[in-house]
Amino acid sequence: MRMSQLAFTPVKTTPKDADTVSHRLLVQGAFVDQVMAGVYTFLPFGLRVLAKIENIVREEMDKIGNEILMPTLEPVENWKLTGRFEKVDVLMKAVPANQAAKDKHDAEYVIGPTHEEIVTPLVKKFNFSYKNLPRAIYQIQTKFRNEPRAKGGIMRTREFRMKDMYSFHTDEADLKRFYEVAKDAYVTIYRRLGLGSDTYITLASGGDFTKDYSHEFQTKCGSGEDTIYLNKETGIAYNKEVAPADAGEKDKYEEFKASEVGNIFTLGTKFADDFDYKYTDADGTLRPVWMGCYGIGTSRLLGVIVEKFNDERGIIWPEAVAPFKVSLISFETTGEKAKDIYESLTAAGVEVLWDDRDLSAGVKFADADLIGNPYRLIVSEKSLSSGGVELKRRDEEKSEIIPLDEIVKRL
RNA sequence: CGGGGUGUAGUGAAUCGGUAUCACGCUUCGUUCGGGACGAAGAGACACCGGGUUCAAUUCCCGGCACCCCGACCA
Repeated sequence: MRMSQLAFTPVKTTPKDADTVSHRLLVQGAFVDQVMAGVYTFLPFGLRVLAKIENIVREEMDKIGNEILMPTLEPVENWKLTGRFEKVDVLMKAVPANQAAKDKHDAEYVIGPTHEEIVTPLVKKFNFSYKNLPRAIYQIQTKFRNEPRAKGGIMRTREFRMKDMYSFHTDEADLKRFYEVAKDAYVTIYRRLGLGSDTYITLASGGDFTKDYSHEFQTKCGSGEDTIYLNKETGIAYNKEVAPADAGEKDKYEEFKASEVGNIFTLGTKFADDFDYKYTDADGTLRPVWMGCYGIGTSRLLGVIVEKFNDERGIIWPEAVAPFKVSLISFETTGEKAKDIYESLTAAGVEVLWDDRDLSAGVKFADADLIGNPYRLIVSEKSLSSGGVELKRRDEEKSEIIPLDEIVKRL
């Protein structure tokens, strides 16, 4: 991609209201734009990163389930059936202008915050027997929850991207088995995103559907909303909401702030019961299906990754999710040479952001650092007279000159 | 939803009872060209909305709305 052709490029001024590093860098770097409290537009750079995050999630989920896409608009009746229409206070309810609501609490649609109310009737319609079970279904989609207080830039929003998977099982034992499979898949995802060493599987409240704990994936992060207690002896992490209150034991725990990047629950037979969804067992009897659900906030992950990987000059993207692999910088006299490099790298499948703008070197360096692609390639009179192009990693200070014919090989 | 704060050009700020200043950004011309270059000339603001006080309100007062922060909340 050529920067001279881009609609959105980094800005120099820092946003007034950015209190987290990720918010500031994502706005300055032209990754996102705030529309209103808790609602953002993803600009080209941000969209590329989001797509990469979601593709990693997708690749791992495809190993254990099937991707579908459910609607954003959900029927009110289903939510009334599960009792969540009145109960979930962050629910967004849509009242079309051409269909006046009967009273102010009524609505024509629920704007989906989660999809048990869709996926359960879906699976019931396909009438799985014990032979079809277990099954897992997931989607990656925009979700809506009217958080009373959006904050932290992209970290807590009212409209956000999320992967939600739902699993269906013949009995509790099989649900527990699959739950561990999903947990392993999550571990792989966070490792691939570069968050592996700082992400903890954390015991948390199971919510309304189970007495069991749920498991959160919490990434250690100073601007995180959750407080985690890590038992230094057992290695087990607890969310503050379920943490042992024993003050005498306090020195056994390391306390830190973290941001929730995933949450997996067992749902029991709650939704199967509500929708009267039973499968036929081998002996012909009808039994309720056991369900689990598994969420990952993909847009929040974008913010968490920036919180973790940055320096005073900008973002340092892990290569797996960087908007581009290489920032290519050229100057007035080296444009033609850079064009050749850009084309050969692109032909070799390397993603290149070529800064071919008519701007001073300082601006280009600053923008490249801010955007945070893993490699920076400079083509200048100086580099050419030294024998080639200057290659530098974003996370290292030293650079090296490499010959033109080695560029593709090195990247 | 409680408490607090802030609304002035695209962005960030200054001003102040007499219709608004600066920086960045943007446009044009020229000079520059390896760490946010320089000169010159321009364009761009109903001072969030509504009401009140006043000869006069961007400024003071009241109400609303929006955004931000602290707390509560987070299936």
